[in-house]
Amino acid sequence: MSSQRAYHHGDLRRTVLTAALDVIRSDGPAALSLRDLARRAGVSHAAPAHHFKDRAGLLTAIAAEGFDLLAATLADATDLRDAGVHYVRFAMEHPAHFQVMFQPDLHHPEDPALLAARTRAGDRLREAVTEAVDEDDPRLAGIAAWSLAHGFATLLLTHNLTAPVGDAAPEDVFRSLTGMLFTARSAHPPASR
Amino acid sequence: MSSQRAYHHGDLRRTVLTAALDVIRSDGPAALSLRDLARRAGVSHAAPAHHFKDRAGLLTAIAAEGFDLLAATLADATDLRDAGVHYVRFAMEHPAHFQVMFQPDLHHPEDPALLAARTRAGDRLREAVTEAVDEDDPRLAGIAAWSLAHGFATLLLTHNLTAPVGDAAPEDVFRSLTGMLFTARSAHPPASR
DNA sequence: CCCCCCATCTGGTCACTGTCCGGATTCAGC
DNA sequence: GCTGAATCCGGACAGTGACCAGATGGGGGG
Repeated sequence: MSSQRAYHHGDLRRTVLTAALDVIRSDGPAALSLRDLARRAGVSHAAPAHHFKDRAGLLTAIAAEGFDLLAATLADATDLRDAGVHYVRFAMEHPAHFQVMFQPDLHHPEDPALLAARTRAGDRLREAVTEAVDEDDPRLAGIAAWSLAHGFATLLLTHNLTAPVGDAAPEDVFRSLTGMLFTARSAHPPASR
Repeated sequence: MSSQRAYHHGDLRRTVLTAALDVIRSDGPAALSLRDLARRAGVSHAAPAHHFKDRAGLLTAIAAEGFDLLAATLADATDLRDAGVHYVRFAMEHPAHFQVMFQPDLHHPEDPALLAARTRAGDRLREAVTEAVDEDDPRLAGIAAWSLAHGFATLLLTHNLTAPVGDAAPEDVFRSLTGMLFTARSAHPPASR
């Protein structure tokens, strides 16, 4: 009963997706192989292609799912700073999604599901920014907030901040980061002394 | 006389490197093929392997070269803000290097040349930070500056800022970004009402 | 209740890739 | 001018993505 679930697998699409996320999390997107995923799921080597068409199709589906998860997370944020914390936490909890989301050369760039999901996430981000900033042109503030959160998350995932961050919780580090930037010393450095 | 340069190519290593950078710039690291590079250089399909050992070895060499270029660029910066501008400009002028540098799953992680180059670049960054910041613990400021520049550069290269930035020069946008963050208005409750 | 349609999955094939190997060629130092 | 070593060639093998015709079986229309 266990090994082969008869002819129809039942939920092959999700099985392949989660297996792919496992591989990406541990070895990166380059190590992903459709045939290997098929082997893990116990199906024929061509079965996954029926659900995702391509290797790029699979990665596109992962990216779209990632943008939807991100949109949901950002919707829960109370504050712009909180949105940033949610952004960083999302990257830590879904590193595979995050990696794939921001490597466009792995996607089908015109995929409508991906475009829609990306737009949804972008809208949540813009909402958080316009709520917090009272300027006429919130675009710069949005770019700044997004860049800070995205850069921190990316450097974290690529193991470029292990030394400076140490064993502190990255979310707390990021919180103090926004603290020192946004509410930073008023006009000019008060200097230490 | 032109097509085959006799038996020895002369400078196959650099030829393969620049060809690889071309491919990565236009189609991403995933589209890179050692055999294709050999074809472009007009040599046997196994010739590149003699210089780089692996596919990962080629990408490791690119990453190391990138970190050295980055270190040289940062050394020319006068200011912390200027260092950030140099960082963003580097990403724009060497997108292939930049992409590969921050995808560790493509490298030989223990390669000494890569580790040394990365350390050199990190040192230049730390220098710029300690010069500009007079706090006891410049680590947070360094993380903040690096995150902002890196996030902006990454989002730029992944075409996530084309709409908001428009046709303005990205370096100028980034400059005003740092301006609005570091010298930002004093302590200010983000609450909207 | 039965039958047919169609989504799903199978098994095979082809071109391509990375990697390894032995051997050929040529450069550099003595 | 000779020899050792760096460089390059050509072949081989396993693994991969993509495509195809056909087998299977579940579910909706008759």
